[in-house]
Amino acid sequence: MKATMKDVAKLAGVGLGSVSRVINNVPVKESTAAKVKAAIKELNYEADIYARGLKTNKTYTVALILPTIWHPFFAEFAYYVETELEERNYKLLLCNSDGRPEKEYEYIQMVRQNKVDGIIGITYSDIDQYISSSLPFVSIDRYFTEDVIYVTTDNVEGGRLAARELFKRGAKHVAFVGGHQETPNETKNRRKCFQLEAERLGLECEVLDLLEPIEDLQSDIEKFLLEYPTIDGIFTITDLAALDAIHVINKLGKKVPEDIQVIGFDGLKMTKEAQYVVSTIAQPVEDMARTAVSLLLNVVEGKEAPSRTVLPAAFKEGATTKKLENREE
Amino acid sequence: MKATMKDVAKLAGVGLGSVSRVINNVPVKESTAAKVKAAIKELNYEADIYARGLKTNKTYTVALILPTIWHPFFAEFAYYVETELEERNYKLLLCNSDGRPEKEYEYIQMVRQNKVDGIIGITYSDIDQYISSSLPFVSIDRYFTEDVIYVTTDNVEGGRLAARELFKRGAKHVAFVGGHQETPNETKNRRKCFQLEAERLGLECEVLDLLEPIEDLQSDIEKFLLEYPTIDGIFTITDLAALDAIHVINKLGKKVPEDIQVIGFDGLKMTKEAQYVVSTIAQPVEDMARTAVSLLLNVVEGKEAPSRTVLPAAFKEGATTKKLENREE
DNA sequence: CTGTTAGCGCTTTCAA
DNA sequence: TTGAAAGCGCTAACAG
Repeated sequence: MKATMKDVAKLAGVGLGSVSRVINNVPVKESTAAKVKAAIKELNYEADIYARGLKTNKTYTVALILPTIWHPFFAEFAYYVETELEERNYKLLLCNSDGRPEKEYEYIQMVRQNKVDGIIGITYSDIDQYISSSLPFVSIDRYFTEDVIYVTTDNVEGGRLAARELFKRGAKHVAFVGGHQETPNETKNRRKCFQLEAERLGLECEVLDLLEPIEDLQSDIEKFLLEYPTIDGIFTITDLAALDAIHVINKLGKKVPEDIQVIGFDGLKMTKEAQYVVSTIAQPVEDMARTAVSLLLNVVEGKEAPSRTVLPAAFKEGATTKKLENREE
Repeated sequence: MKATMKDVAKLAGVGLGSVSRVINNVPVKESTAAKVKAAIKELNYEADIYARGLKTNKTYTVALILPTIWHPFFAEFAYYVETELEERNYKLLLCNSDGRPEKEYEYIQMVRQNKVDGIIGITYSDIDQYISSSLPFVSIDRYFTEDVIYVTTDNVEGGRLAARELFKRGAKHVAFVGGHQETPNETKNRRKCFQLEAERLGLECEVLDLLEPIEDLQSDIEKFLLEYPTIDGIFTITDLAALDAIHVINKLGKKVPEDIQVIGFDGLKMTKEAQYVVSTIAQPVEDMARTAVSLLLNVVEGKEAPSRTVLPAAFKEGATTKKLENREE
């Protein structure tokens, strides 16, 4: 059967305490350390996490709650969260909430059960009531209350950026296409600030902002584009919505980016090595993930952490906007 | 501080055992059950997983080892694994191995540390030596030894299917495009059986099968297509490779599917709701995930499980093959 | 049916 | 520097 610390102690001819010390890097006489290490190797001993946790109340595990891992944006985020946790010797417990609050709540309970030390969550449902300030929780893209820590992309600047990039590329009549939910979240600024900036730049600006869940975005876009045939630049709330828009544009016999330029939001790539799916206002996903992990582990370790972190968005050129002559960067 | 079972027992005026029984659904007198439940609610009590695990040696957690979650195929697989585990009250610990054997090994150790009950792994590195038959491990797409359980898609039939679908759509000169690794794995059958079937059908068949890692697949494909200008149907080893092929084809001024039809392998969709990225031989990802979980949990629970499970592949039409008149399905 | 009790494997005083 | 011993919070066997 599995070797225990007792077995190791007996084989090494030392006390239980010494074995524990060696394992936890507490200084011991070199000769005893050697004996213990030899015994550990011989018995192929591995410490039982449960017994240890019972004493230490630490799990070195963090839960990540996402709507679904089956989405390139969340997958990228999860990738970087896991990578960063790994570097700090933590493990990642993954939860696809599918938007179900019960499931999110279940994971929140786990920190009380000592199953995880804390939670990083991208959640759009109303779990405010369960998120207390005493719970080690970092929210992404969603503001709860004063004392719940969150990190987000600069959606304000992101929206403006989209308007400016379209303007620089000669668009005259732009549009925002997207959806929104009842719950307040940061993404609403994408529309608002795009619109403001477009108007400031003297562009005509239309808005198609549906309430989610959206039945059939493509046909809504089709009607919209038919209604405003002079639109030559579109900013969509996400890259996936941009794909829908492009599909409709092609169906209507127009070309991207020649007739209509499209800029999405998120910075989607199917894999690390791939190209951007569309021209996009990219979220600094890696930075967001690292920041979220840092903040969370600070809280877990009892340190202070700022409650609001806003990270910059950046335009990334894909194949859905025209090339600029005087390339900057 | 956190309430313990003792606190609950005291408050309810019963013994420790009764509390434990209530929690574990062992029949007790209704009146005691009520008292206990009331106390639990009042104290907001949650059982400590660690203390319980120390006794039971169960974690109800399974590790999933993938090359990277940031890839639509692995993300989809992970999605279904988590969903199935959730239904069985298990949790998922996620590991991006990035192909590093040390990291894979670390997770294998966790089984011995009681951190996880078992492992589902998609791994292409040489960790055979650590995978013993006593380790609850289910391998995907990769054969280790006789007694390591694995589940895979029917790559043999998949390859044939691709040849047949191209043939049905009028292709005369087909090609396989892909890469392979030193380690033996099931995917090699995709090329082999495609080639055999194409020849059987009387199609001319070229092969571009590079050794991974591949520096620049697109330029290799470009050379290849320039060398064989009459190719009118391509089967790629993955959907992602198909995307590369399409890119090259367009660059060469030809059209997909009019001039060259392309069929990939995997059945990639960016999200659950999205369209197939290309016409494809789809792996039954959901079925694979459910099967893998079933097999693993059987082993974890000490039951027997078949060591080889092969699941059927199926052709899924995307936009990169011609529509057939007499649609079957 | 229920209270008491003996550990599970480890960490951490406390003496020595 | 170290061994012995006392729990951590829970489950399960046992006696009532």
